[in-house]
Amino acid sequence: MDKDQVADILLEIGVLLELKGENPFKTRAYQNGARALEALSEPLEKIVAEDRLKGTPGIGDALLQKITELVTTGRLAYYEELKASLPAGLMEMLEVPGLGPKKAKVLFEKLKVASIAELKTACEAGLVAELAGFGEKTQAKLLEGIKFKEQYATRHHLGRAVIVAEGIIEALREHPSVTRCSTAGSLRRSKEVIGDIDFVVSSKEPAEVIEYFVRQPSVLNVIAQGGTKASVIVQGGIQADLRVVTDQEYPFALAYFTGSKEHNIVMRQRAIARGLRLNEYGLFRASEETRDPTLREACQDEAAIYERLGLTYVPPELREDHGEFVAAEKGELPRLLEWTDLRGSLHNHSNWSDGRQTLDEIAVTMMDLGLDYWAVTDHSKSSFQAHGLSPERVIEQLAAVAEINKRLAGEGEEFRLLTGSEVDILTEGELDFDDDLLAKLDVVVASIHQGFTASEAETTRRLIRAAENRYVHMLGHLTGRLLLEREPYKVNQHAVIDACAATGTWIELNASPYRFDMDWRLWQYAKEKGVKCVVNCDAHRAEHAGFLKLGAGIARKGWLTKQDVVNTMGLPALRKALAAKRSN
DNA sequence: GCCGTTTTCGGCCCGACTGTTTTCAGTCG
Repeated sequence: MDKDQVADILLEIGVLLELKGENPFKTRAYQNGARALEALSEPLEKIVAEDRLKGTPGIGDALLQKITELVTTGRLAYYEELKASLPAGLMEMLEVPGLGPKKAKVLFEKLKVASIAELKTACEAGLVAELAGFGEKTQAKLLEGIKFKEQYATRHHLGRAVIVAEGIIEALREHPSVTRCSTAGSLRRSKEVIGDIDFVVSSKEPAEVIEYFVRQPSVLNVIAQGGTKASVIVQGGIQADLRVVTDQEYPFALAYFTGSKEHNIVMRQRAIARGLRLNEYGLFRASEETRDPTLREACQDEAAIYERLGLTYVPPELREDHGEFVAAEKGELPRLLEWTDLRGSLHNHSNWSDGRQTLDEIAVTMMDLGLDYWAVTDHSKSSFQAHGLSPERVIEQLAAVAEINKRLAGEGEEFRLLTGSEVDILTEGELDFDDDLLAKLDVVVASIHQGFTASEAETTRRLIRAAENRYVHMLGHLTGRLLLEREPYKVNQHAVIDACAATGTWIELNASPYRFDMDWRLWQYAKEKGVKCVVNCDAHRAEHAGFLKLGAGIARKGWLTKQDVVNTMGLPALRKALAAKRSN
């Protein structure tokens, strides 16, 4: 059992204990334990086998024993007993908005309600409203929550949320009573999948701003509206929360609501260690919680807060308690990639395979966007579902691209299309095209599109073998995951990264918001090993060029700098780099 | 259940909003 599986079980134990009415701090201890596991950079099995888990912060004797049992036997008696003692449907009931463990416990004990379906029936029969601590409104809210859950997902792709958020931010900026405003939360941190959208605004007229916010055209439904905050549902069923504060409070509120929760806990502790108190209203010279403005440290922006706590400014993408404090203390945070550093994308499709646009349209669009190059890497023949190209068609496409580039050169343009292929990695790790054909292409991306159910060892071997081919420049979407849709296929990503390091192969950061693959959590390891990243749109239509910005956010989350990313190079340098791999 | 250079016991980040209360509990972030 690997660390993610063990962490999931610890989290589940935490929830089960809550449903049992256990001490909430015990619950938190399980959550902390799960987080501690997720942060481990080595295989859990190895750490347990070498008895090195002891001493990990957040893991004490009890958790150590439970984790060891899980890793070595794949089971945990304590967990199984706990799980068996409660109906399975109770867990899913907690996904209904407005229903937490306490109310779920009451519903189960008083009404024998143990699933969402039963809860719906009980609400419709009016039984829930009669319970002590419940009422008509709670019952109606639960029904609405169930309906909402049936209608919409509770987690959303970043790309979709960003579009709605940008529209609202633009509107807020235009409002005369808004002094400063920003998105916050996981969206600002550029998490690959988000739960809701957070906004922070400073204003002298909070009521006015809140009224304006809930009346935005993208707002479908108002959940809550008070004097300083409001919650709404926007297009796509995404919840959006607005918080309005004074301008003096703004940097503190922005930092607080940007999170992450884990990052904030460390920030608060750093404040306490300096005899200060940090909350969403300020950093106060006080030992008790307070909102007294006369005790507030004056901080104009977030950078000032970090400075006051002995840290250099931590960009939002890095606020995950993944090592940013150690680096910020030493002033060693990297200067992160900017999306405008990206000069083009090296993995994209045209209407020759499953893309929308013609080569001409692609060239014109990408040139107009101010990019330097754009590689057309259509699918290879085995991906027949995506109209993969035969070797003959690839040769034809080479001529077509050459024709376009000739015309561009004649017009004095610097922009160039690059030829290429997203070549399928077949079942034994061999490629769908032979080396002679690959050698004719500017850019070769090797990806897996079949055999998702193969074992971890097999898939790892396939990818390593592909990386060892001198004509392969990079591996595409390493795990094949589709966020919120399809799990990644099993692969030892560390072993593949090691192989890429040994062979000088790059790894793609697929910037499609449905993929964001390789995951941001692995880039620090890749970087340590000297493996370069390529931020690729995997564009199937012109507007997918916008993925460059989203992908850059994920790259930033992976601590990557301009120097770590291949497609920040200008065309001459890129051509040299592409040639270098083949001279190995 | 975890943790400790004041502590091996008694803390653990904490505030806004809602609904059901008649002073507060639950949920959420």
